[in-house]
Amino acid sequence: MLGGEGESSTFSSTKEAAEETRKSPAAVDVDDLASRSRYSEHGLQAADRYYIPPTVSKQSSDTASPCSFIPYTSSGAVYAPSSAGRYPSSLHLGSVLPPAGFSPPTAGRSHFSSAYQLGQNPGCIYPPYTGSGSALGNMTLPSGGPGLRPQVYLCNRPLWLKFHRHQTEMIITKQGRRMFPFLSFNIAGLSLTAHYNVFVEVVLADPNHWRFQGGKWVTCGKADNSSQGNKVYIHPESPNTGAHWMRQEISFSKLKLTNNKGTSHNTSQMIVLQSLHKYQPRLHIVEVTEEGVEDINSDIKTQSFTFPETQFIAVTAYQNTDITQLKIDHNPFAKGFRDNYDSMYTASENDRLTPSPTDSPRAHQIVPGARYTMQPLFQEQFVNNLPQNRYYNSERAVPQTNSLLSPQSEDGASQRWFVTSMQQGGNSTNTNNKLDLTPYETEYSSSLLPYSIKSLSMHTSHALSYYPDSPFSTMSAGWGSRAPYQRKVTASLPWSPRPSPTAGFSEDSDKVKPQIEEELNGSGGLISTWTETQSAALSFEKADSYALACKRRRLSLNGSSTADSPADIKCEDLVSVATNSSPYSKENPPSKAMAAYYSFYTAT
DNA sequence: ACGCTCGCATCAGGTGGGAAACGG
DNA sequence: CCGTTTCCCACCTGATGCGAGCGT
Repeated sequence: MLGGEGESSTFSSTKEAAEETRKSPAAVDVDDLASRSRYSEHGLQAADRYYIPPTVSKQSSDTASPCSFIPYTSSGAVYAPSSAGRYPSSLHLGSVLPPAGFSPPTAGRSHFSSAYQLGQNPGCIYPPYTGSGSALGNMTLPSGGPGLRPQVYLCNRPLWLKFHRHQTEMIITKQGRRMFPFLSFNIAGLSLTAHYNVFVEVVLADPNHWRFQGGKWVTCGKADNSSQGNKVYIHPESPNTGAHWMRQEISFSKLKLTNNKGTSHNTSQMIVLQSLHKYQPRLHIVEVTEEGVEDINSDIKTQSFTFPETQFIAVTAYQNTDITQLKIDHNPFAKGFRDNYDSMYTASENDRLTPSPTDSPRAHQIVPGARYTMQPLFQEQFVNNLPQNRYYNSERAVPQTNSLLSPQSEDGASQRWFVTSMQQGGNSTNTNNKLDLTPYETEYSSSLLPYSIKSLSMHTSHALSYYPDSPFSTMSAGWGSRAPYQRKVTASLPWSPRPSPTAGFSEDSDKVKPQIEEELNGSGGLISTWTETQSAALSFEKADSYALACKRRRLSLNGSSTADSPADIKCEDLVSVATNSSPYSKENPPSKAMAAYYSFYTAT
């Protein structure tokens, strides 16, 4: 269900292909139904956490299903043909058309249209939870190259989930305000030598105007669909090679949100939104020529990815105090607003889910010398358990009054989140699916093992120091000097070709490929380990009481909220565990681990 | 002499809070 | 009147520049 345009927004490679793959909205593939039934109970959950091979996961874009936002690459193209006819169409709008009366905003693409003629892209993806599934097309491989299927990982998904549970809010100001959490992705499956432009588009997530009333977000009339202004933020390093994009985390931390439609400066860094409207960011990867222009001669080449947990409501002032507290506690720039900061963090800052930038070095310290010793699985636990133990100990005891979503343990879902593109027919369903955490989390344990699908987390070397738990860091580490790479880019010329700083990268990458293949059938160990750790993680009754703790801090400044943490797990202990069980030992280099990572998905 | 690393200081810019201003 | 937006504030981060120290 994705609504609109393309939610799935992906350009079909060819008209023929588009036609072949396009399906009537109502035409739900039988297989889709079958797959749906398969995951009917846990599917979402599963989807929430795992990558399901497209070939296996043909699903309807049923919005109700959490799986919907999984990257099924449907055959249908997602972007409707532009007026210019650049993208052959296949926007299967049929299944995703916006509700009557609401026409998606089209403004804001001007600066961008020259390069990407999104054409009819409505710029919105609602209706989100219609559940009527837009038909998913048959799954097809992306055109990234023979056998290449781009996959995108939302690096800081656990954090996004925390916010999402309370309905994320993003401040918009005239001068522009950065997003927090910000979008950060890792991409895999691109052609190493091909050039791509990577950009984020923010589209309306639903046709409603929202208001915070009675401690909840409620709809309040129709959205103003006449919004104008830029809706796209092109990554400043675009265009660049696939090797470059896959080498490091792709951070959109500089992306700013504004409500100033008339802003003329920094338009390339600002996305214009309207207050009290719900938006859904989408990641687009477009193959281009070295000059940064779309390669018309090449096959398809646009991949779009949507992560429902990144939906947010634009506001000019925070409405939900839970969100405010989450921002304060996780955004290093807001440290000054933290109550009891000393007592909270001096003892074990490492416990934080989202370390401050300055914490990064320490993160390395706690894992002495071993850049790869913090195995993914360990990290998973580290991330999932410590914070809860320390801060989320009593949420269940106190009812929340102003959260849209009931407090739940999203941490269980914090595993690496991979999404394949919706290209080629992607179903656009994923865009609007709201993350239904409830089923997922309540059935987490049951859904976990039955499918045996593991999400592997990988320790990151912190391209983004805020989020040290990025999975790809190890991979990149294996590929070379990823962390140190800090090429300065001039944001003024987003389309100018930029040399890839990854000299020698291709070599390494090429080495990785064989390894990946090699590991396809040998990830048993990892899987096994994963299962064990997950089970352990499940044993924690750590429903996220974060909000509660925050509230308590706000109500009582005596710091009591930080004193009731149950048995704190010492970092040293965890390190020890990690060291002993980490698959990322020197004998088992990151690249290999990454290979296993991929192999896992492939094999299953 | 040269290059590199490290620590310190500076400053631009990001943060939410709160009050004032604005607008329906 | 009330909800929303704007502005200013204090606090903090992070990039940058500079100089000292060290090794070659």
